[in-house]
Amino acid sequence: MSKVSNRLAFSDHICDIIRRELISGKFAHDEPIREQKLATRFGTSRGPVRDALLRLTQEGILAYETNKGVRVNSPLSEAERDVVVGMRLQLEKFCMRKFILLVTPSDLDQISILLERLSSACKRASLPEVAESDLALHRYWVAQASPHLESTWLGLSVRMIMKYTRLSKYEDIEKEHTNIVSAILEKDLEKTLICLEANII
Amino acid sequence: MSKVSNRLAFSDHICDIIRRELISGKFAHDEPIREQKLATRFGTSRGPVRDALLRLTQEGILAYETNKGVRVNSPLSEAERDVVVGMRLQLEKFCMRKFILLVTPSDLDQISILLERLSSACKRASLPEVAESDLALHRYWVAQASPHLESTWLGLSVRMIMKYTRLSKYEDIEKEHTNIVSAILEKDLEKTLICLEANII
DNA sequence: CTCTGCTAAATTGTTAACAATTTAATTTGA
DNA sequence: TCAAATTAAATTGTTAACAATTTAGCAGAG
Repeated sequence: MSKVSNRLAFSDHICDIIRRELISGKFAHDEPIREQKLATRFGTSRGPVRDALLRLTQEGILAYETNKGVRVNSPLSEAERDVVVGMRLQLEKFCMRKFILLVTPSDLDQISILLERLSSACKRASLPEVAESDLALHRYWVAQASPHLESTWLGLSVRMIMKYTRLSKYEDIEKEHTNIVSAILEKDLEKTLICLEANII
Repeated sequence: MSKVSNRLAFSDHICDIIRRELISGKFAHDEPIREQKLATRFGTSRGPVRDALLRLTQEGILAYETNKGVRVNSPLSEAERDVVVGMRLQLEKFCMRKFILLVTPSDLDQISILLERLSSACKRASLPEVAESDLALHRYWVAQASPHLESTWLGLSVRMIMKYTRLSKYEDIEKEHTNIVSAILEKDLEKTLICLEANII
């Protein structure tokens, strides 16, 4: 019954886990990542691990050097981060406009569930879960509105979140997202966009 | 002596070639890409090919489906393309501001050479070479100003260029880039940004 | 003590073989 | 003849072994 694991599932799985750990600050900047170590940890060979690391490299989280492997990328400068925030906002506002137009009752259920998960993580003050459910919520409307640009959005968001996560206040995060979702439920586009802008900074 | 070939060089090489062919429209949308075929063509095993295809997937050019392999992604909608253009412009203007501040005589030589290559390709009306040298020129100042965001920029640029390349007029392309480079040589930031905006559309 | 050069270990790069899955072709039955 | 079921081919997913390169440790000379 349960889906048999296959390479891309492995690769996806590893990719997601490593990304989550990077976001939550488990690895130091410039720390090298060893393929064999991860392969052993996940009980696979190096192949799927390489796939995952390569993808994270493309997202900009990791940096590759030939024959030296991959290491955690150094953080963005303030100015670079500002640009990334601007780009993400531009993309996500576009998606939100489209999402609100096409939103279904099922979508509303889904985002309510995702918001609940985020709230719960905030109350438990669990950084990895907050970061993950934050991204998952935003990702929902992006994926619905423009699957073609989902990977673009993910790359920007991850790089954004990597620098400041440690400083965020959980109560603020919860409040901001509650506001966004409320505005969506009211189908108030302008209000939603304003709430988005307050959240993506 | 000459650099011994290694996996990432293979992977890079394959990645660049496939990207170029995709940009110049050698493959149809939704056409599947077969690993073994490429491996045979490049005289390698499937490993490096998989690496390359995976990276192009992350860039959004290709789309992966588990156990079915990779195919050329369907094109962006008009609205999606507009958003991508906006994001790229935001990023590239940021890079240009920084680049002009720090530009060295060596940089000026380099971009002159790259511009010459682009002009030559335009005169020969060679679409693959125009697309490649166009990207190479822009890439130069992006890489100089913000290596961290180079891969982000590349993803946006490739997706942008994939849809309209066939329609571009070579004379316009040549002129626009000559204008940009001239403005850089004059170190006139405002003028440069205006020329950039006229080119990235 | 420091520096250089050598040796050994660790790590990445590549390949070929095998397993699992999907796609196609063919057979079989009504 | 057509459709479903079966078989065969093609394709991707995974692994382990080997090659090439880098890194670390160490010995000896100055």
